[in-house]
Amino acid sequence: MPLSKEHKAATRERILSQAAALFRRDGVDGVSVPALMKEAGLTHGGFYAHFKSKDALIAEAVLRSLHETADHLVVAAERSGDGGKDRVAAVIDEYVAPAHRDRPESGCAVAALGAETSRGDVSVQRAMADGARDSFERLSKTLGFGDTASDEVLALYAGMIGAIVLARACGDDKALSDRVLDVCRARLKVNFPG
Amino acid sequence: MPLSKEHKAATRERILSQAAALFRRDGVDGVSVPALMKEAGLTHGGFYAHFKSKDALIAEAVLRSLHETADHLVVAAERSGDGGKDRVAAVIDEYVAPAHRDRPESGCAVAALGAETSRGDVSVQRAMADGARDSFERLSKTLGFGDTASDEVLALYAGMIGAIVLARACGDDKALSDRVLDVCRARLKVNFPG
DNA sequence: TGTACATCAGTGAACGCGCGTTCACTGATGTAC
DNA sequence: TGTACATCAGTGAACGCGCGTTCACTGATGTAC
Repeated sequence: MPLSKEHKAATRERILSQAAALFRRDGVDGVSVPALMKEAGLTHGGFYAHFKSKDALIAEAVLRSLHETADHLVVAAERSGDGGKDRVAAVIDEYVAPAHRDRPESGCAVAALGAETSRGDVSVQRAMADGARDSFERLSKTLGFGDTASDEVLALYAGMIGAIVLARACGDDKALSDRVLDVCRARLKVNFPG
Repeated sequence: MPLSKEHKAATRERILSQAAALFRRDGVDGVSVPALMKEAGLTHGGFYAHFKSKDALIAEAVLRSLHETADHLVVAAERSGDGGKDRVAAVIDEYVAPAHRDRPESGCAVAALGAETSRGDVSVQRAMADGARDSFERLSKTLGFGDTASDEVLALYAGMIGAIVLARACGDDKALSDRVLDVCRARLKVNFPG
């Protein structure tokens, strides 16, 4: 008999969680299968015992990343109290933050990879759309905007994404980048009182 | 004597404008120097008579793209009349549009390449920051928010970028993608009355 | 005006390199007897 | 309990390929005489 199922699952999990972080940090084209496997403590050939292709891994990693970000935002919201107003502000503070801008590896996959993946394999595009839809629904519930993806959350999420993408794009001008985050954070709170 | 200066400048211009479009459409890693030169009707070796490196071309192409987008937005604003209110709405309608989402090759470089270039060469990051700063100033003037980059324009630009990035990321779900644009367009007009 | 010449934009073979993927293999493992 | 065996996760050499860049060259051009 082969090694235990638990062992294989643990290895697969190690590859997947490394991928979710590295893709967001270095881009999908910036992380090779050999580099990724090395980071997971393995050699490249073993990759295909766990994933059908690099694209299949990207799709899974994108879904996982989006779920994790939704988790973080929901936790931040719930920690802030029961009121929709405080919760929206808490989500904005969590997302539109220098810490998020500076650590894409643990941040939102739409902001980090949305442009790239929209040019990529259709399976990856589907993962991105599915993950986004799920995030919208969870946030709508948590923020008191109803049980389905609300207009409020769509607009709020887009606004937050834009703040991070623009702040990263302006990264060479630190003062401007910080200002973008400050201004957007304040404006979003005014525009989305909850 | 060699060919005329005009001839060389025209060739360089051809490469640069092709690059500005192709990079936005296919990503910086999605366009090779050979493919680009072929598109410009040349062979790859001649590239280095015009640009020091691919990164140098990317930096120039990003700057040019940002300038062009600012031009389009300023023109759309001015066409709409003299009032700040109408002008802001015109810019929002021009940017947050299916036509923009579906034609990245002639659209905003921040939305198309902002995430990628923030991981790229420092010269490219500088071009992105410089181009963005310049766009903010021009838009602030055009929209009546003063002679320097205004908080209003920073927040507005971020909001518009987020709408396009999210709509493209959700592209696999056409209905959701369209809805993102519609909702964001409407919300931005309410939040930025001009 | 006609010819010899110097220039250099553009050519295309070649460089070293890393990519995603395949494949014959190895060796640690759990099971069967 | 001890041994023989089947499994398959993981190895690492190899595949064809395209990348960014270099370089010796060619041939159309404008100038000099």
